[in-house]
Amino acid sequence: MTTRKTPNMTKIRQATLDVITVAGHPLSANEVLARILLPCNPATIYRSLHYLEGKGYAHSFVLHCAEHGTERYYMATTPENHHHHWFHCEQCHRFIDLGDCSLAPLIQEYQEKLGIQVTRDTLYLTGICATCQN
Amino acid sequence: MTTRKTPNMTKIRQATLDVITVAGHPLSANEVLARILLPCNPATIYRSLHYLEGKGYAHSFVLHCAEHGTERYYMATTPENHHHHWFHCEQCHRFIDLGDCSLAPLIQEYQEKLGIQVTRDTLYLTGICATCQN
DNA sequence: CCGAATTTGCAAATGACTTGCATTTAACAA
DNA sequence: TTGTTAAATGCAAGTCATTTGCAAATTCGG
Ligand SMILES: [Mn+2]
Ligand SMILES: [Mn+2]
Ligand SMILES: [Zn+2]
Ligand SMILES: [Zn+2]
Repeated sequence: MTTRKTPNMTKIRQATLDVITVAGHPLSANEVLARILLPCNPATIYRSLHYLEGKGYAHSFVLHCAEHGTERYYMATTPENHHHHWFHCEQCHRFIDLGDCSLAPLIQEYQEKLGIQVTRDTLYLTGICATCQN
Repeated sequence: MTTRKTPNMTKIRQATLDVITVAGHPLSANEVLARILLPCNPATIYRSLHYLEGKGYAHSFVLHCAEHGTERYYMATTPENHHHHWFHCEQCHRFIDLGDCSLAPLIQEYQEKLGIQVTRDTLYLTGICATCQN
């Protein structure tokens, strides 16, 4: 058997994590690329985000917005590891934090009633934010 | 001014609607293409699904599944026009109907608290269905 | 510093979906 | 029924987020 080296938190990976942590809301790969300080290839950003998600430092969901199309958005995992849901404004494209996921009881109910094992829930709302309504 | 003709429910559009109606659960464009009886070009299926959604005969959501990737899934609008949410099994890729959307109170709460206008909610669960758990 | 394993850059590939354009179909007035 | 014309479709090329193959660069352990 070969000794396997521990994958490293490289500069780029750390910088990627810093970007999504500082942002405080979901960012697409392109947005991370635009904000990262180190010179970096797009492919590396994707790989970096995969790495972070695999390690549990980040999580993501796929959101579709008419103007930006379908993209995966990443956010840093919170210390408590609670997952949040988000509202996305179709006008200014800002995200608003809807707070901790409150679907646990609902999911539990579905699991019991249908015998399913829920691994993941995806919920997001879209519409117009307060500011954009004038 | 020119007189505009009413867009038509063509054979292909009707056949597309039939396919998603009979299925009773969300189908991707490719699945529709595989099930439609008429000879038909993929691009026409996409256009057809857009048409149906625009007319309110169908609605859709974007779902990501590790194996099938990110795709838009369409279902026929129910007579009552209630929208349902779905569970998708990551193993057998079947959908299980979770019933009418029960997020209205939650959404109402968010709208009032945050001043947002929610246009659309996307919620789906993924995991392993009862059958696939053995 | 050395050699092996991991990362990264770069370019090409992928896959869902869209679009331009020529052709076919269908609405409808004559 | 028929001619005129808008709308629908087929086909091929384009778009765009994301992935992947491979060679060069970096890093870890000794
Ligand atoms: Mn957006
Ligand atoms: Mn699937
Ligand atoms: Zn806004
Ligand atoms: Zn299953």
